[in-house]
Amino acid sequence: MEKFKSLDVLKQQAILEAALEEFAEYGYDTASTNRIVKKAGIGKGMLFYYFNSKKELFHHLVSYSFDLVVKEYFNLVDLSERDFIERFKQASKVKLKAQTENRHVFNFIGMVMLEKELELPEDLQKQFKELQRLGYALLYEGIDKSLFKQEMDVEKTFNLIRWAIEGYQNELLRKLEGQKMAAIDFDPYWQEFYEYLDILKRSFYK
Amino acid sequence: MEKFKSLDVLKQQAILEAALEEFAEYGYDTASTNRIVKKAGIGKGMLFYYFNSKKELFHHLVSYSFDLVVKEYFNLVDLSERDFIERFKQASKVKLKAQTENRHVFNFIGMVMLEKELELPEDLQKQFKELQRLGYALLYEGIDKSLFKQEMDVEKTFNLIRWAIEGYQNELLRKLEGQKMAAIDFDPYWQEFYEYLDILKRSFYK
Amino acid sequence: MEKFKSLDVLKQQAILEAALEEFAEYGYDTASTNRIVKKAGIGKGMLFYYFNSKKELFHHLVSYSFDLVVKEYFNLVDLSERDFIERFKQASKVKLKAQTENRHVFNFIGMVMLEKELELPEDLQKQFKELQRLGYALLYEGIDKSLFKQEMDVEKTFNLIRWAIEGYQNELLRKLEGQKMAAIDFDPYWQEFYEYLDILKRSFYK
Amino acid sequence: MEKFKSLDVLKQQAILEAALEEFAEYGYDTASTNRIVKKAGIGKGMLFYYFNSKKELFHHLVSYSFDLVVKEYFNLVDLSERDFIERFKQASKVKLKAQTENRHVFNFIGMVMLEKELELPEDLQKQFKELQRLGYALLYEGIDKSLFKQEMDVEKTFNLIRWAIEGYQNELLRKLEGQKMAAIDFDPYWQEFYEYLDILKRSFYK
DNA sequence: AATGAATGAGAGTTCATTCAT
DNA sequence: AATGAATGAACTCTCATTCAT
Repeated sequence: MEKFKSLDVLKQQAILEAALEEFAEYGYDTASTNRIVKKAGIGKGMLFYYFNSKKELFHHLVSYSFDLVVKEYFNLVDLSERDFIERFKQASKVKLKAQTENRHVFNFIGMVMLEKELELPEDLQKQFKELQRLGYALLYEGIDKSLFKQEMDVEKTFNLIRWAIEGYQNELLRKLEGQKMAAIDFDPYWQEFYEYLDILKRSFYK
Repeated sequence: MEKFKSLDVLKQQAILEAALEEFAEYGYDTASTNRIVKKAGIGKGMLFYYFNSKKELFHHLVSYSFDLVVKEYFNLVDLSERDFIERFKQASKVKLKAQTENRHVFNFIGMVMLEKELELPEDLQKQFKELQRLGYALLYEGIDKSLFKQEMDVEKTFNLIRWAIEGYQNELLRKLEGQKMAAIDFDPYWQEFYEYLDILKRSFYK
Repeated sequence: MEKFKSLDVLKQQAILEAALEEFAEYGYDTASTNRIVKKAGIGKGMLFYYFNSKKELFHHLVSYSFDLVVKEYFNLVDLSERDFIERFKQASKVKLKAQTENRHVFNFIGMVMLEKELELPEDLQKQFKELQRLGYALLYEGIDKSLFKQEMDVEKTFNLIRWAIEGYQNELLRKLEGQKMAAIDFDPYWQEFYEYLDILKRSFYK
Repeated sequence: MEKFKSLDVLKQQAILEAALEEFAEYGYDTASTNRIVKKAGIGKGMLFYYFNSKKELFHHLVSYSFDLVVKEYFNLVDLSERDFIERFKQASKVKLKAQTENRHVFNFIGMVMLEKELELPEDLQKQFKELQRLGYALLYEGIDKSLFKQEMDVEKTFNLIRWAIEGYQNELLRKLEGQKMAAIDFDPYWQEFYEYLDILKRSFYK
């Protein structure tokens, strides 16, 4: 791995991008190291010189992606915002930006979440738990519960709002799939998003 | 395909089950026709005699599964119920029953929805659109919109409720993953589900 | 393995010969399944269809060779001959015939004996022990010890005679290496061999 | 090669030892130049700078080992001893000492003798013939033939004795395989060896 | 109508050797 | 004089598909 890390950064990027894309598209088993080296423009042997095995390469990508999500997404969300829905709105903006700039990474993580037989090594399990913890904190830490209608179960309400918003985002992603992120005019979608948030506020808040 | 359909029905079933299970477990690429014929108890050549190729077999399974979902799920939902959330509650029960009785089919469809590179042929695309249309009707046709708070955009509200409920169901599925469906006591989950529905009603209805 | 055994016998032979030769020549690790299928004139996949893995193929060859040695060599030695050296003389004739007719098998066994890291499975270990036992019986069972000079340690004498004879045979083999067994006129060698045996008799017998 | 020879002697030694060990353990084909450079603590390129190819390195090792055998073994045997068996006894002691002090070299030579496809270049073939000649001289030169029983073919008798003794030594080596040479108490084996020699003397001498 | 033996492309991985630095 | 990154052929093994029987 140190061999890989002492490479020219641009070449590192090329390899990571190629591998992330391949794994995201095909899943672990069906991903082909042959296609990866071709996409990355390196010789067949080098991938194994850098990473020893397909599995190690994959694990490196997982770790790299988790780190990136924390740095480019989680850490940029302002936790001083105490309104749940406003927090979500803000997080969504940050997430979209990160996702646009790191499409392969986010696709890759999506694949990782869906694969069933993954069996990550312990250190990655730990890193994953930490990611989950941070994601939870991102949404729920320091939220002002007094904004919600008195009589409701706050945790359940949180969940419903979260599921509703995530549902919107997933449906949007599915609709936009295939289009170049960069070419999309997001303004109308933000508009629509805010309308949804407005309904949620008027329904769940006092 | 007519060759397949003129088979003994039990043998057809055996082959379909074996193939559905294999594809659901491994995804399209990684699924092995070798394992399918072994599970189905037929000779290697017959699979290709019936279906010509792995791809055609897969397409037949898609079509078969879509049909089954309509017959065993969509058609059993009572469309005379005009309360959106009650309709959803009822549909959820029907769906769970269908899912329990046709585990491989529903797993298979879940896999189909997630695979990215599928490129279904036109007739299946059409069948899929029809499935979506029916699913939409199932949820929205004949709903009494007057139950919702006057001032809200009803369609958006529908969506939010749908996403929230689907979010709950997905999270539950993920939690129960790996357990034998038959062995699960669903009562507490129904209880919890009703509580969520209750919050939704109190938030979105007049 | 049943797949292999239900093959046309000539094809079986071709595959066995090719594999025995390859392993004998290169040893386990360096032997190439690619070369084997080419020599045997079968398609790349078939070897693995028959034997599943290089290792299983190798184990089958070991078992096959051990069996053959017993049938074509050990079982043909007349154990009623009680004179040690005469027994050895007779065994040598049988062995040479077997060796000439099964060159690859004997070369293969020679390789097996020399490889260090083999780790045979238990059933083959057992078969090997049995082979050793039979080989020992072949030489020593029912031998008339009274032929030897009174004062000598009979077991040690046995060993010395055995080593001397084996030494002669090995040196002869090395000398004849590369020549077609079938084309060699063995008579002068038998003549020479008898002279050696004569010296041994006159030295060790009363 | 001159490049190699102008190296620091200690570094030369390190490389030779590493390479001898690797070839002795794995044989020519399976030996890995990667492992050799790692063991020797040099960069990958240097091995090929010094020796051009794996084959040339191997040939150098052969030549080096043959030389060492002559210097550390053959030259130390006292040729004034005219009793064949006593000469052998003495040579065995010298050999054991040389073997203990140059384990890798002797293991390497053992491997070389067993490999079938070696095809040494002409100069090494010549060196090998010379080695054989010296080995022969070591055993037979200046031997007092009058010690043997009159009527026997002396050369054949020599051979028989040599094979018998070598047979003993090989069997002993096989038995001791895997044990650390340094940790073995050789006294009982020398005792046993002398007993064998005693039988030989009483059988073949007047 | 049915079998499973046969094929060869492609999978992940290792290797001796070269060459820019 | 010295490094180790880079290459691509060859390795064992799996696969969908074909075809003689």
